[in-house]
Amino acid sequence: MNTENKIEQGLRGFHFKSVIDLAKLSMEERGFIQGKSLQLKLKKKAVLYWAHDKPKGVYFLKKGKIKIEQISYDGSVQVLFIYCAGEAFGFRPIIGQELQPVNAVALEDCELDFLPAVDFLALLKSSVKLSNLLLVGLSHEFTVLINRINLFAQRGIKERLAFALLVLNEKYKYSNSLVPEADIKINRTDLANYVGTSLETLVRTLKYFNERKLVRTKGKSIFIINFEALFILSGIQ
Amino acid sequence: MNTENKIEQGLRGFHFKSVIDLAKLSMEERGFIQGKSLQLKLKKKAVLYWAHDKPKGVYFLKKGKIKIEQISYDGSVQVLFIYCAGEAFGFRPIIGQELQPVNAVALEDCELDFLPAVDFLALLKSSVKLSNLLLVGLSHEFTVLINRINLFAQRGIKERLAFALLVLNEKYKYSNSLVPEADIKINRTDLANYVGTSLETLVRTLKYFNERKLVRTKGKSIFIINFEALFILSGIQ
DNA sequence: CGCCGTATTGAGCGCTCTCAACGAGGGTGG
DNA sequence: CCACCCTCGTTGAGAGCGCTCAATACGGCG
Repeated sequence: MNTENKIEQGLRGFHFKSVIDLAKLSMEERGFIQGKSLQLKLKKKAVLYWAHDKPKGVYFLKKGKIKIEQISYDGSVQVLFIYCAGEAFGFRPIIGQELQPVNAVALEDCELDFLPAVDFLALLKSSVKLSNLLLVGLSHEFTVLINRINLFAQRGIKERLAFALLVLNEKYKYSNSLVPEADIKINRTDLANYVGTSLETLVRTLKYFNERKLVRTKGKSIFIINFEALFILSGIQ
Repeated sequence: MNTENKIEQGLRGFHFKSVIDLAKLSMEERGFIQGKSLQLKLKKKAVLYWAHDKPKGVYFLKKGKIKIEQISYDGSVQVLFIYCAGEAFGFRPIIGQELQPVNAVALEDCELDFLPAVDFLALLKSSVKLSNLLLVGLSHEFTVLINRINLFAQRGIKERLAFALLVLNEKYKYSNSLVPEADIKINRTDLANYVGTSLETLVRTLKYFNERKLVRTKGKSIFIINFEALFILSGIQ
């Protein structure tokens, strides 16, 4: 097995693509979603929804990137996920009948389809296929989140950043080119909040990686040079 | 609203009882489970299953406590959950078609019902009610796990221990008596691994709580004295 | 009574945080 | 086009939290 596959394999338990994969639904179901959806456009930095909002519906991201973050009473911010084109989100609190636990903010200019909650629930009720898709997906996500708790509870900054970069590389891959080295274009504060550290410590750790030729930085962009070394460093095996 | 309710309310987004609540299933479904189940007994410290095992079935815990833990390549241990009587577990990797991501170990002598995977899947296929129960439950758990990631990523040991004790109090409550102050009987190493810290730091933090009359310790047992102070300290609001 | 596993205490170090200053780069208005 | 400003990124210094290693105390059991 080559390095690229080995890493993809290793990451499997540690991140997930959206649970609702449109490609796995029937033509009819896709048509229903299309018909009931509204088109939305968001400017960079625009807020799609806030924590404690009542969930309004499901969002299918067609273009751009959305960060999902949680802000504590003391102002500290944790970036939990970054969704990219092709992913759907916002449905879990609808199913669980709770309020949004997180904020959703556009990292770039975005285009999305919005399916109102009532239509989503109608679809879910009528489609055993969707229901099963969700069940399987959520079960897998459970594993991923457990692994992530472990990561945060047990690992230092270097390991967490190495891991974060590998996941972000998957997220940013192929959005512009076909090479495995994605152009990870993210500002330092968001990255720090994703890794769960301070801005300064993030910058220093990134510099450390840079000096050791694990990554290369250019402006906001980060390119991974040595995947295998990062993978080993992340210690997720 | 009194303090006890306020705390229970506040904890809602941060822990969960088992997703499969037998009380919510029909008589027929419960009968099916009864009929297909095997009775198991486990001695304290016995291992029910290991990470990387193929999941064999679903476990309904009738008596005792089970810890769910993950061990890293370097030997560090993270205790993720503690299940107590009335809870069911082990079904997620069956649904998600993956290997067990964790170990399950008896904290005390245990009695459980074991429903083989094939029977569980048959039941799931036939019961829309169970399927919905799982969907709602897993969606809620998603929120809980997100909140927990935040806790580990952003909070110090004092806050995490305060939180852990409140959750464990819920878990150990009413197992022997009717007072809200549960007898949290857990060894220091397991508690340290649950909080995500070293044994020594855990002991010191516990001593700090003790000196400030937040908790009272007696042998292995921990009793919470000042719920509200712990709740505020945990900073989960 | 002695032994073994568990709990507690002590000392010292290293990682990560905070506070503070400085630099770079992009956008705006003159 | 340039000067300025504002935001973001980088670097430095020092403090504190939490870890490791090591020694000591405790408690149940043979």
